[in-house]
Amino acid sequence: MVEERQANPQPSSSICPPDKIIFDEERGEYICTETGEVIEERIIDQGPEWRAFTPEEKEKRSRVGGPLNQTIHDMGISTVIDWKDKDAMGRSLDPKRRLEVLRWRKWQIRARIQSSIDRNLAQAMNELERIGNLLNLSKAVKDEAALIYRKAVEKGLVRGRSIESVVAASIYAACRRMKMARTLDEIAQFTKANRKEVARCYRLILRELDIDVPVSDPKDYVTRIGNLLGLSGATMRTAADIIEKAKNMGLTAGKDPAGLAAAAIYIAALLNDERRTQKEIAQVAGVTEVTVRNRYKELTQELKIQIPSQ
DNA sequence: AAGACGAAAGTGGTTGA
DNA sequence: TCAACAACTTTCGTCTT
Repeated sequence: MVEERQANPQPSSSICPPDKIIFDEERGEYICTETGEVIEERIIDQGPEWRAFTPEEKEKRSRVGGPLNQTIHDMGISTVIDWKDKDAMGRSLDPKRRLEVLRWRKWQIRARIQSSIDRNLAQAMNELERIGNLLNLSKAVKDEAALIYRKAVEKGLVRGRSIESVVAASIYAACRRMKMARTLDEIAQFTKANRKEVARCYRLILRELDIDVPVSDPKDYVTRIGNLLGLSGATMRTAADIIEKAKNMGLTAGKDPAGLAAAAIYIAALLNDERRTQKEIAQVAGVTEVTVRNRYKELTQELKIQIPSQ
């Protein structure tokens, strides 16, 4: 949970001790766990309010010069070094001079490739920041996603795919690696690309970059769902226990982790007298009531959990 | 009236020929 | 590439609180 609270540097409060301040990621507020005081609300997304999908569009919408392009020495209007080994007067170059020209050419080509990668990255980072903020992701996750994306660009995986979908896939991979439970749907929701495309990119990234991703664990969803429903730590622990037991009995294979977590939460909430409706839980877990019910039935049956009747 | 339950039909993704 | 398949969703009727 700690990493979820690092989205922004913590503001200070005259009343609350710093260690009691937590970031409520759903509301975008800092709140004090002692007094309930809202310390800072409406955390501002500092990205541009416009979106650009192509370099041309970006050029048009941007109201200031691109900061990144300024750093490229020639600003895109570079001298082209001819391939001929002649000087301006048409004389052949002496061997020493030829080597020098050769070296220039090499650097020029490198610089060109470099700048195209940079342009791509600049745009991608824009997207990443936007989607990351919409998903309330912490800086650590966004950084991880950026790293993955950069590798993908360097491997040429973005060619022929939309930057957006590769960014989305990178974010998903980063979330999985950092154990931040986010479904593919949640991420794809904020992109023009559909879920299928993002999934394809994701698989490609995993394969090409050999990133190892731990199998997604229902327990990761427990904390998230629990927080969204405002459940106590004890309840979440109970839910985690239930999932642990279920895993040992082999009940979790092939099941949607979100659904499993939802059912575990439902049971745990009942056991700990913090009853939530199936509907509520299903909603925040991103599954249907029916799935919650099915998992619920399986779990209570197989684990022989007695639900105290009201 | 709202929530829980379950049956039946439909959907999208995976797997194996 | 196609069909079979398992998991999940949608929909809807019934029962319970």
